[in-house]
Amino acid sequence: MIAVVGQNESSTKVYIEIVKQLRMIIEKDGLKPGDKIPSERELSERLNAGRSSVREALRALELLGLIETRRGEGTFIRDFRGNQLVQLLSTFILQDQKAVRDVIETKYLVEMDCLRLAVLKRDKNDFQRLKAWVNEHNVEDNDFFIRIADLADNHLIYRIWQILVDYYQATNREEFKTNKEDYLELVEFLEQGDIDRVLIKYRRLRNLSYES
Amino acid sequence: MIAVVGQNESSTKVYIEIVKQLRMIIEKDGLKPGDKIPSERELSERLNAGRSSVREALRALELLGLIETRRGEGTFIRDFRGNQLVQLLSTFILQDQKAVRDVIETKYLVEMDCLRLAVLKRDKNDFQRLKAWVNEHNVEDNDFFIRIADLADNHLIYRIWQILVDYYQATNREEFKTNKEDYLELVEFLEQGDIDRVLIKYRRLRNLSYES
DNA sequence: AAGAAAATGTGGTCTGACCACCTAAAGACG
DNA sequence: CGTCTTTAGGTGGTCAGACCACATTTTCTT
Repeated sequence: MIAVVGQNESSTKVYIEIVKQLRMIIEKDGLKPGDKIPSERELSERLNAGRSSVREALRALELLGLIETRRGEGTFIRDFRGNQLVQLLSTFILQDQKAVRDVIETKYLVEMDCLRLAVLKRDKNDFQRLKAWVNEHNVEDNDFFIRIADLADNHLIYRIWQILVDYYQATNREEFKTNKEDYLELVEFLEQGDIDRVLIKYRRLRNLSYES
Repeated sequence: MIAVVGQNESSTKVYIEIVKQLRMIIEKDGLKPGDKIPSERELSERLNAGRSSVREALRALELLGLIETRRGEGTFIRDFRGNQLVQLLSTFILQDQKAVRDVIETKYLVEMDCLRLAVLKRDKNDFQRLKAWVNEHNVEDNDFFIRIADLADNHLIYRIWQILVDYYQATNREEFKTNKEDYLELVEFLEQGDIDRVLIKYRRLRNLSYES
């Protein structure tokens, strides 16, 4: 019983390997969001793999929102957003009440973190611009916090927040009414750098007593 | 030019449909983590789809860590952990220094959030147990904060933290030495419910000046 | 009864074949 | 010449069938 010298690459699944290779191709060719990546058939040849294996890799990346496929056109790189992912994960995860509570709680925590970061990293000018924006627009809660998350200058936590928002909306909660004055006041405190007042105001905005 | 009545199911990709069907099968059969799901060939028949389409769905779920496949045995449900996901995403995301800084910053923020939640939700007894554990073991930083995240009683933020730890370790940073006394002191403040001192102590533990 | 061998079931992978769709080149027509 | 139509080629979407590698179960031998 002679040990067979496996030609398979040390048990690493092909589609995982393809994902890595693909990442290298993207880097080497300097491809950016919106650009087209090689076709499935071409990748299949270049990487010495079956087209089905290439597809498994692409489907996985698609589910993660890293690429986008358009039938008849090709496959394109995409800026990471957890679209399909969240939608599918939510049906797997948001099953009990506890999970829903966790989503809400976490969303609030992250939003408060963003407020803290904004105060730390930004100056009066940034907040005055925000104030002007609030005055000029019909403020939606998400739009407002998108700007807060942006001011936090941390792409990762911004992504996390986006995902939480998606989860949050997947729970189909009733919207609560928003007053422009509340947001203005919040920005006012941000401008003053008074993080304590900011958070107090935030809790009031969310109708939180003391929790979280 | 007569409109063709497509037999394709309203443009929804088959593999996405399979994921949903699979979710229903799991629910209907009451399958739990560790249980085996039907084989690829059986799913292919039951769902009237090609095996390759079934595989695309399974690979996507595998990448998300929702299932685990064992060659020669079958496919099994798994408790959600972002294993492969993180590993792959990290190679896509952790490309520049800014991204790395964001990971670290976010990890710290989440850890502080967990500390806040722990103070809010827990009582002296819980922290005394934690104190005993610290005394009895050679405390690793991650193990300590696993317990903190657990005390925060929020599964979602716990998952987020896990992912952040994975990212963090993917950056290959040098470990910093941990003193048992520091953790004890931290728990002491937790027990007293003094969140301000807790956070100050935490920052010192992480060698943070004021940031975050 | 114990061990060895065969049969069975499962995931892993490749190949080839269609289909539906999009785009661009080639042709037809005014 | 310019515009419209037609055509051809490329691309993703899907399926069917065929192997392989591996693990378990069954059957057969000793």
